[in-house]
Amino acid sequence: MLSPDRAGLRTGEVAEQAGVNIQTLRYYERRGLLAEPVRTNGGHRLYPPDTVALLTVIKTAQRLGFTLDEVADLLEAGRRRHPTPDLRQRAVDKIAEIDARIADLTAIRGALTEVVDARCDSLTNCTCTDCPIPFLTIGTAEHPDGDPT
Amino acid sequence: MLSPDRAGLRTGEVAEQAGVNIQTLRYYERRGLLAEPVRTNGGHRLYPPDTVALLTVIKTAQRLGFTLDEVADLLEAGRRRHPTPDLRQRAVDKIAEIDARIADLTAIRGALTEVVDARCDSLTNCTCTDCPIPFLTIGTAEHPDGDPT
DNA sequence: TTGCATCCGGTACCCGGGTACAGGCTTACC
DNA sequence: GGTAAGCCTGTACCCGGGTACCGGATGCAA
Repeated sequence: MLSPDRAGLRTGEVAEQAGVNIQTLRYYERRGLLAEPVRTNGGHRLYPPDTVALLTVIKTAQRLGFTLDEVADLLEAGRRRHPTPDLRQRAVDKIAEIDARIADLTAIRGALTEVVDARCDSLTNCTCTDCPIPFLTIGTAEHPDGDPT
Repeated sequence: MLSPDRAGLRTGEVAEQAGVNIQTLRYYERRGLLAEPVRTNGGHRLYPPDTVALLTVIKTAQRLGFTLDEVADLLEAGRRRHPTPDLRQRAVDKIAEIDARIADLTAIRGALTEVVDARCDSLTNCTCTDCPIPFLTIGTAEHPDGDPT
């Protein structure tokens, strides 16, 4: 039946080589990121060797800021060829998202710097002169100009 | 007993004025962010009026990147005076965290830009010349030169 | 006093990305 | 053929920050 030399990789081998948990493999399978692999007669999974590379791709995409759903979509779109909104466009969108987050973090950083510079010593009863805390309204409320949902 | 004019604010009033859900108030109480308020004879909560301001402070601190546990700590440290690691130090630490996060996002942004510039069209079977995707190893693995943990 | 809005406590559920555990079967090596 | 390591399924749990729902009790005004 299954050739004795190298019929595929077993779960543990894939997990170890890719540096992920075994449970994660099955989780990805449920989520549609990994196709269901062939099985031995006894029901054990046998993965094609490029699964390790695929996992690397998934992890990279995650690092790029894509959610698992988005990665699943991208992989799916890659398999079937007819172009859904493609990778390039998604990357462009993701860059915009990232820019927004960076801007957000930068504003927060600025506010924190104010707190440090003013030598604030309490959130509620700060004794520093010109305490900035009451004025830290960064992103608190609905932006009046357009709702960036 | 409770003076008829204004013995305190009711849950719904606080929630509305602070722009949070009623459930959130009780959640914060469980988490130690809000002290247990006095009650009416019937058991309804009556909050001191400055609770609204306190909630604003909490929300601001959250926006500054503090977790609820950290906020609870900071508020607690503010109440009892003897100085635990103080707000200022925590703000400094938080700035470092944020800087790291920004650096991370910036690296990711760079990688995404490469993907866009190269006109990649697939995560796994990209047809573009000099496809950068196989080389996107940003933060993937243990850096060989020194481990910045 | 009645009626409706509000509030009560308790519990369960949501998101995203996994991880852990129990109890049983398969595979591999000697 | 024995035995240990590895794998199977299913289910439950973790994190953080809430949110939803339930049946019952209260508050308050008319």
